[in-house]
Amino acid sequence: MPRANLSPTKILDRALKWVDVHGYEQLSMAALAHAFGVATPSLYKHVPSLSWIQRAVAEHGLQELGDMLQQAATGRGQEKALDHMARAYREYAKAHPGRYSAIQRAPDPDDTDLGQLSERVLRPIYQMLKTYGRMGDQATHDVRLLRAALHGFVSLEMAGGFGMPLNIEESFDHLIGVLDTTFRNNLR
Amino acid sequence: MPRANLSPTKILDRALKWVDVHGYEQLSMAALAHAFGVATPSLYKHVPSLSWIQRAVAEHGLQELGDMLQQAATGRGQEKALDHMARAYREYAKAHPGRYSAIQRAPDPDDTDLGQLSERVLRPIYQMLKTYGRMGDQATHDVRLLRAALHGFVSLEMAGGFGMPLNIEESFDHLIGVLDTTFRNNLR
DNA sequence: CGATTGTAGCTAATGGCATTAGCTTTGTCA
DNA sequence: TGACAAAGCTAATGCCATTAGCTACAATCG
Repeated sequence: MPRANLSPTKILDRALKWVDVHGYEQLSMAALAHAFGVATPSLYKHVPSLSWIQRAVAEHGLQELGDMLQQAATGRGQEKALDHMARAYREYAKAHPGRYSAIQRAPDPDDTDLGQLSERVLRPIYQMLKTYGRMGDQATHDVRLLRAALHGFVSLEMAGGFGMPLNIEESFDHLIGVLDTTFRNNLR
Repeated sequence: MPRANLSPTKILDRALKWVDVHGYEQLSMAALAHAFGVATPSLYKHVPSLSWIQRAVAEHGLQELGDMLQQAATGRGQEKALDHMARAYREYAKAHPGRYSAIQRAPDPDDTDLGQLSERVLRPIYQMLKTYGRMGDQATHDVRLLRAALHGFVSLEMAGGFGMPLNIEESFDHLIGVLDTTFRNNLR
């Protein structure tokens, strides 16, 4: 039979697509091997473990998300940066739900690489806040609020936690509006 | 050997304690059986499946969380209701991380019972918002913002997503302050 | 008080998963 | 063409959930 010609890259690529289609929790060595038409243990010739793949998916997702936010922050004029970044964040989670889920499961405190990638996600947010004149400790609290609001919204939405999908767009506009008003008028 | 005298209630109680100590993802029939000093299949004489236990844990958690919020909303004067509710929410998640995690995994749209329990969590929030004079569609958007911010904050905090734990209390105060200011001054 | 019977808990078995060991085949390069 | 490394395979281990079927205890009834 012909060889599958696997490689770490091909396996990761397939895993990235898989999680977005079938869900992060459905990712398994067995499922991936089946997708390649290959026996499960064959994957171990290219990749050390399932958790390695999971971490790689998380790393890739973090990288992509950071790039999206960076782009959204720099592209156009600063006045709409918050709006753009918030929407980019939500768009990414909707377009890549599996990768987004993967990001949420890797709180290994020893893993400094992932920590540094998280920094890359934070940097554009700090940049954006500076255009509102928010910096220092206040900016740190702002970043945490922003991350909490965005992550919470997206994760509740993905879990169907809002009940009927009615007006979810408006609710997100409202979220952005509240934060923008707060920052713009320098409240709190 | 003496009988363990199991029952659905005892199993659920043990599961509730277990998830808060060892983490929700560590919950398994094997672990529970071992905790009772009993063979794994014995549990099936009292309980139909692991997923039944997981759902029961989620239901219990939802009930408790709803009660906490209701209490926080009604107890004292209304002016501090948001503050009390937000802190009660976070306290619950910190005191019962396993139960809180369980709540986040049950997006079975067919499960109307859990949906109704979610309503019980929402009701005190709507009540509280009414004291700010926020109602109708705006209140719905507010509730979603509030849930997103609280859930996001708590879940990032639990995952260690904020990096150093420094000033997390202040950040939470900031979150509450921003929302309170927005509602109080009827911004947006 | 002893026989009956339901049931709690047991062991054995099945099937799915990740992972390891060790064999076989294939592609490449001298 | 022959040797060798890498790719893929099968077999095996050990974990899990779940099912089937056996055994022994405990409460009830004659």
